[in-house]
Amino acid sequence: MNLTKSINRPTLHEELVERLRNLVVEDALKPGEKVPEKDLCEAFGVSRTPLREALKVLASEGLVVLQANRGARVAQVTREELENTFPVIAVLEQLAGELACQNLSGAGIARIEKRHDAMVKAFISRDRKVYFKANQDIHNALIEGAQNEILEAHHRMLAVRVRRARFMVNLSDERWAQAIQEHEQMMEKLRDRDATGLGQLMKTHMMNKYAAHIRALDPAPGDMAES
Amino acid sequence: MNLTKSINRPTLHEELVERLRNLVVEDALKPGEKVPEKDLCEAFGVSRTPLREALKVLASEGLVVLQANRGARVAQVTREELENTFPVIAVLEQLAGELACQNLSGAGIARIEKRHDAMVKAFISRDRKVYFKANQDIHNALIEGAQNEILEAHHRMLAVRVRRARFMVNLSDERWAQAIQEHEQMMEKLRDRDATGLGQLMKTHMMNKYAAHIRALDPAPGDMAES
DNA sequence: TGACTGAATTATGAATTCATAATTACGTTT
DNA sequence: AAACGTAATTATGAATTCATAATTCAGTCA
Repeated sequence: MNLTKSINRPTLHEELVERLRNLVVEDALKPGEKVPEKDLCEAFGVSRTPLREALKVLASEGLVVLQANRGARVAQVTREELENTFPVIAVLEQLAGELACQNLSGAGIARIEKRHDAMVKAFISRDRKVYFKANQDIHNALIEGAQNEILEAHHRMLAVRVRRARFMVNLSDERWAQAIQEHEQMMEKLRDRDATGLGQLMKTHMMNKYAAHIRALDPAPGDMAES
Repeated sequence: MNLTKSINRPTLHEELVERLRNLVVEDALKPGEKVPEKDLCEAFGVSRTPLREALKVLASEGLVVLQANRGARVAQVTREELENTFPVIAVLEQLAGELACQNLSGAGIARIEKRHDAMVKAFISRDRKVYFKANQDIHNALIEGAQNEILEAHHRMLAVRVRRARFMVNLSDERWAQAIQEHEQMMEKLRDRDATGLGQLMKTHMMNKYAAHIRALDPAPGDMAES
């Protein structure tokens, strides 16, 4: 009788980590904004202790910046940070692709195929919202398919930080079409269980996404006003 | 006048994160052992509040496991975890190698060359302690040389967890010689600034290290007693 | 003797309190 | 009115307190 992880009433601070993380990711707390302990305590109906614990965790994830005696601010996603993050995500996805080819079951591949079809449909009808969701599902499924918790954890950490940039908003038609094409190729490799092939594609897919993003938010690097 | 990060009196909990992390990494707190809040508070002369904050952070780094109402235990490094960790470190090192070739200054390369020589000397005199130190320095220098903070942060996180396994203890003479040879090749690539070459080597170097480690601690996977 | 029950003890999670740093508001001076 | 200095207010870091879950230990009964 294995009762591992049976009852789990999540501890307060864990709950708070979750909820605060969501607030940050979903942009309810804007980058640079300071995080008002008191208000959040009232909002969540908890004391400062667990909330502060949660903030420490969020800080270690890089979602929040702590300044001694000045509390917490939502971390800014600087251009430099993005530039640094994408290559790392890219190699993690590469590895994920390789491992997924080796470790995914036939049923697992089929499930991804389904999601892929849904994504293509969303592309055809130009439904951005559904597209984004399906896209994310596919990437997550591939990461999961790698069956490597460490990889998954670190990928998630990085993905969260990037997602906050909400760069998909300005997805050009060209880039969109290209992305779909890349996904088609990825599915091919996955069906063939071509590990290195899928890895390669996933890496370049991510770097292309990055390039498009940079182009989109660009008014030339380096001339952002200090305010 | 740029006064960014001038005065920084580290906050108590940050200090504690540091010190506790060291205790775990240096094996003063053994895996599986429970972390006694009270004793540590007395030892450090602080109250439970900052110590517990620190534990939450360590938990999010995976060095410690929290069980609700049962406090913290030092995380076990399971075989599965190691198996999952090494490939991730490997691809991060690969990326680091590529970036280091592009971003390191001549002086930076020279510095690494020096450390490399020191390491070889330690190998010749079979001085394990000096060797390990030099080896770690080289890897760290290459990671730093990549000049990508995100990469560095995630690499450090993973390296810490692996280092705890202290697998270098049982380094066979064959593997040791092989490792030196691999490092020689790496230096060559670095001198030539052959980015993909160095990346490739660093990846396989890490995977070889892993293989040797597995061989060393192996009495066949899967038959570790539950105790 | 050995397994079970339940009280006593201890440890933990979370709220509260306290001391101090940071910020704001106000008054003074020029 | 603008700039400075000072007092009041607020927010933060950390210690303390409190309630409760977990553990230990003694006593009971089979």
